[in-house]
Amino acid sequence: MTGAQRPTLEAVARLAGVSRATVSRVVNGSTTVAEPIQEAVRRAVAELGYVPNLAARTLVTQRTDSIALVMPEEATRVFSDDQVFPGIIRGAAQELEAADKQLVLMLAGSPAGHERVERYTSGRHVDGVLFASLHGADPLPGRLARLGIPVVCSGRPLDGADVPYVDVDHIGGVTRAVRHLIEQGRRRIATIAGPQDMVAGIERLAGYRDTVAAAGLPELVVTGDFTRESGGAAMRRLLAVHPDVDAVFAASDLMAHAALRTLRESGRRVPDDVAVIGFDDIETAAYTEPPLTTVRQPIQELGREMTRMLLRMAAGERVDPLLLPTELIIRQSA
Amino acid sequence: MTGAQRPTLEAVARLAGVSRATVSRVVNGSTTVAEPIQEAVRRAVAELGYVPNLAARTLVTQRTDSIALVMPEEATRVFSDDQVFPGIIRGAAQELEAADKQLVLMLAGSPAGHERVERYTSGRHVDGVLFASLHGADPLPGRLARLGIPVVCSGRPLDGADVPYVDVDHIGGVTRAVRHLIEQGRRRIATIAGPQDMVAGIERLAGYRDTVAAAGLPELVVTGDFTRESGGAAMRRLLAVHPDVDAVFAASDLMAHAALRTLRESGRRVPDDVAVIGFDDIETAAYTEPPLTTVRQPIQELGREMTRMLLRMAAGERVDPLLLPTELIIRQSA
DNA sequence: TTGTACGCGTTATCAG
DNA sequence: CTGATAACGCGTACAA
Repeated sequence: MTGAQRPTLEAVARLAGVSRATVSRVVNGSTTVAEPIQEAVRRAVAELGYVPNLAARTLVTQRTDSIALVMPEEATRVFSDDQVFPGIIRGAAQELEAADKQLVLMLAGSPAGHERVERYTSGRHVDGVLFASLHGADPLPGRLARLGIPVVCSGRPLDGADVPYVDVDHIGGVTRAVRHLIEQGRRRIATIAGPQDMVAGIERLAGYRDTVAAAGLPELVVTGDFTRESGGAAMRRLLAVHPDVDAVFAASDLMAHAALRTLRESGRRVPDDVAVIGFDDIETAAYTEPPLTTVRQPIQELGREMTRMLLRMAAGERVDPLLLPTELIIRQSA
Repeated sequence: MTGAQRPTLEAVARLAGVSRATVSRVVNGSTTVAEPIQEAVRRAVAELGYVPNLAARTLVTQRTDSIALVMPEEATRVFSDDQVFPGIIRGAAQELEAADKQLVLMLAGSPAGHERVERYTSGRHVDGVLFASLHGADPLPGRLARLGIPVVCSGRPLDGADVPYVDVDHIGGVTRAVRHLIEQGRRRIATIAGPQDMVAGIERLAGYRDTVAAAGLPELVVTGDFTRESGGAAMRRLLAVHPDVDAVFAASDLMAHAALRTLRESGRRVPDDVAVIGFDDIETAAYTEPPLTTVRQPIQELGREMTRMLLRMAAGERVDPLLLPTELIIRQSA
């Protein structure tokens, strides 16, 4: 059973005693076909088990009715428990559901994978491409855009390509967070920064720097990569160098979570001795010990807005970058 | 800039002063083209920014060089922290990497999504389809198989369709787990079963039933859906009805984890008062309090084997269902 | 080694 | 309202 020669439009037409064109019309729901003929065609379709060949259709319509969401990450990182990717995916899925388009997810963690994704998307296998979380100056979004393929990134592309993007207001969120610490009288405010090859990491650090500098406070910076492990290690380094720190802004909740634990292990009380603020507002933030004060970013909304932007582009509209608001959620850690 | 008329093989041929056929040969790496001509063609390709149209290529080659991994779940569940889906994805990705094929992930949580996935896959948009975690008697795998599309499921399809599958040895694993409990002298052995619309749920319960029955022990069954929340609730119901339970086999580590917590809250010591065994061996199983004894399933291996099986099918080979071994990992909870 | 010509399965245009 | 017929962009026998 190697495929049993799939039935084509031609076969259906013969069986129904009509032309290919008519079958095509029925299949695509045109109303200009006489009822009895529609009926005959439908029977033939059912009897033969006809299914339209998408490649052939795409070739003439120039559409695939599917869009790609590319995650330039390894599977393990995509599926970590910060729910950032899942949030974007859900947002995109919702919006595409309404547009009746298929979402195809692609991982591009390895160099080979990255290259394969490029072939796939630039070969017009999808009507548009969404990029979640770019690393470094990835040239792919820019290249696809130059090919005339609609592209939207989450966050401003670091290679300076003129590609539309949606992002959350990192700077605004961090600024509010650090000010909150300052208003509490904290004076030795450190940050556990995120990876500096990602916009989110860069901007959150910039927001911290500007705000402490404006207040005439010193910069205390250690760096992690958004994961729990890196957060714990960073916090230990911080304590070793600056044992007198009285507040920490961590660029992700995962890192903040680890920091909480490290601080406790070092005998410090949160928030009494050291205040901690995270970023993301992941689900577990409300259940940490103590509950985590954090900057909430509307991650699902991000996925939805990226998708809407992409659909508008695919429809030929011009679009502008969009910044989504963030919000300081005050719990007990600061 | 609405697409700027993408260059075709024809355009490249004109610019290079050769025929379309020759360009096609160069693009596809045929060695039978004179070096200087290859060079000229390559220059023309670069200058025009030519990228092959995949739809056209597919139409003639009847291949897409991509395969789908369908997850009939909502995004939230796929991205939960049991790492089952990520494991399958990683396994599949590894194996496809070697075959230089593109992996496309599709979620089919909603009915509409399910239908869209059907259109997409049955329209020959991919060379084959992998199904992870089927619910109930999903007819899709069987239908695709009947269309001659290579399909592999994780776990025997519940609708009885004759579709090749790979699964782990649930029964063997559970049997060893329950026997381990019996050998410790446990006599009131309960189970927190998984959802009964999934093979994994069904078989793990069957394994429990057979083993306790063979030992002449009573069946104590409560049911969850593999999630932590459901596990905690199930454990509470269990304690209410059978306060004298002295061992629990939970059909997932997530549920076992919640059971551990619930037992502690009820004042019972694990394993002294109640022994607990889980299933999966997720990463956190080693870090629970106390560390969780559990049945390890080679989940990444599952993804790899499914993929290898699919590739063999696509190559025209016949394949047989495959069962991967499970292993009892003894830690401290039992 | 290179070119010619046909076909892959659809949709769209245009007569009728 | 229906049916020819021409694209769509590419790979590949076959011929030269």
